Amino acid sequence: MVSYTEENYLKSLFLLSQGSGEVGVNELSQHLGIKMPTVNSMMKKLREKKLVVYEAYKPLKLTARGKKEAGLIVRKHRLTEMFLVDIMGFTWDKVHEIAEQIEHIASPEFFDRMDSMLGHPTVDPHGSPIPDKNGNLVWKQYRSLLEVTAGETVKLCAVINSSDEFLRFLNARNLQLGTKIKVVSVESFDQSMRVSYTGHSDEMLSKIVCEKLLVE
Amino acid sequence: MVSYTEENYLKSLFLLSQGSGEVGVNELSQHLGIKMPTVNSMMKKLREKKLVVYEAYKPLKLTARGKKEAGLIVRKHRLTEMFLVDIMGFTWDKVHEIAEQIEHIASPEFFDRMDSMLGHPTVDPHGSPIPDKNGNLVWKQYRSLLEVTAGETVKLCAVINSSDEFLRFLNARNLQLGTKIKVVSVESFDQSMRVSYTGHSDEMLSKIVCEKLLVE
DNA sequence: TTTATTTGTTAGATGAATCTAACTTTGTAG
DNA sequence: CTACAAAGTTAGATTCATCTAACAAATAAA
Ligand SMILES: [Mn+2]
Ligand SMILES: [Mn+2]
Ligand SMILES: [Mn+2]
Ligand SMILES: [Mn+2]
Repeated sequence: MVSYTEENYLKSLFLLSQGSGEVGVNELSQHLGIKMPTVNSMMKKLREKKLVVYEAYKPLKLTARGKKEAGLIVRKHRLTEMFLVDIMGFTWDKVHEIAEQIEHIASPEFFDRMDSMLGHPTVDPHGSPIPDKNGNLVWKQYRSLLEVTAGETVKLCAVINSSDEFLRFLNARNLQLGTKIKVVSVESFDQSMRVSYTGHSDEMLSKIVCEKLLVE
Repeated sequence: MVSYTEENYLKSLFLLSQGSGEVGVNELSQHLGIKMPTVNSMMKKLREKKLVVYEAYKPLKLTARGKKEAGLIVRKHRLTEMFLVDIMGFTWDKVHEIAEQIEHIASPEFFDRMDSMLGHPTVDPHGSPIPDKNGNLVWKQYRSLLEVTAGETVKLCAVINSSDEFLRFLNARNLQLGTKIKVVSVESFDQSMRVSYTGHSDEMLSKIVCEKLLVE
């Protein structure tokens, strides 16, 4: 059995492992908002449970079992977010906190039902992929908007940061998944971009913003 | 703040208080499947939090605040059950366990949404009333089927016991909420009843079963 | 009205998840 | 190649929720 708490550790480790290869105790500690010694003990416990490969001073790694468990939690999280938006009418900036709790519900049927009501979605409301029923996850290789050159038109497919603040920033500018964005010009000085898209007047987007927008 | 665990104690106390007036530590302990000394300490803690009135050897009572908290948890439980059946297509014998977990989700909007999607229902899939937004609950005064005399026709409005077993017993006989039941005859020896209703051949129902069926 | 049974309480232990303080290892900047 | 900073570990304490064993009070039976 994996406890509620352990599930959160596994999930964080899983998500941190996606991006930057190596994950350390400190990084995990920051991400969870839990002090390092606590994380340390938990890693020992998860090692006993054969969910994590842990050796003192070495980077942390999930075992195959750990990866599957974690992937399935992420699956529940993202299915939930999709359900909250598509079925229950929430906006994409209000779903994360609720999903953070519902991802721990023990009931395969519950999530299977969500999955089929949603027509087996492959991405969540922020464009992040939903792991399959074995917990496997694959990111499509999107480009960051930063890499797009002036004159190109691309489609917004995902956002990297799903904080309420960032999502509300996008809401305010009527930028949503699927929006076709034309890069009008790029300011070489600070890499900010002037973009145009239907349903809104032209916008200036800072580098910080652009690098968080994934497009194709 | 009321913890997950505390919520379950409050809810049990609330539900036990509905029926038989007096609730003791032993009864609560049985209902929760938790040993008496543990319940004892918890009562002391809930007393400190002003949710329970507790004096050694005296019966347990919720304070007004405790009653409201508990009522709101029951509300979340029953709204969830209704949501699972009406929106997600579960059958009434599969929803309790899931609701037992979801009732602890902290998100008023989540349950408000359920409530409005369901059109502000007043009863759950087992016919139990859903407390209002202040946690107030009122049972309609139904009769038990046991009190119905031969010849009368009544409508099944609620079931007292919502165990999977009992619900599957009713499923097997095609008995559901709303079914119009005609009492054909009553066996005075053991108070079993012969009943008839559309969609099924006549059935013999034991006293044990009849007393759990609420009708009007 | 004694005695036995049920109910309730106290005391003390355990395991999970957390923390702070102190120490150690690793890696980097002079 | 030291020395300092960052990252990681150990030790020990705390809080919550649980248990068992032993004792006490209230109730029901004899
Ligand atoms: Mn999320
Ligand atoms: Mn979570
Ligand atoms: Mn229920
Ligand atoms: Mn519960």
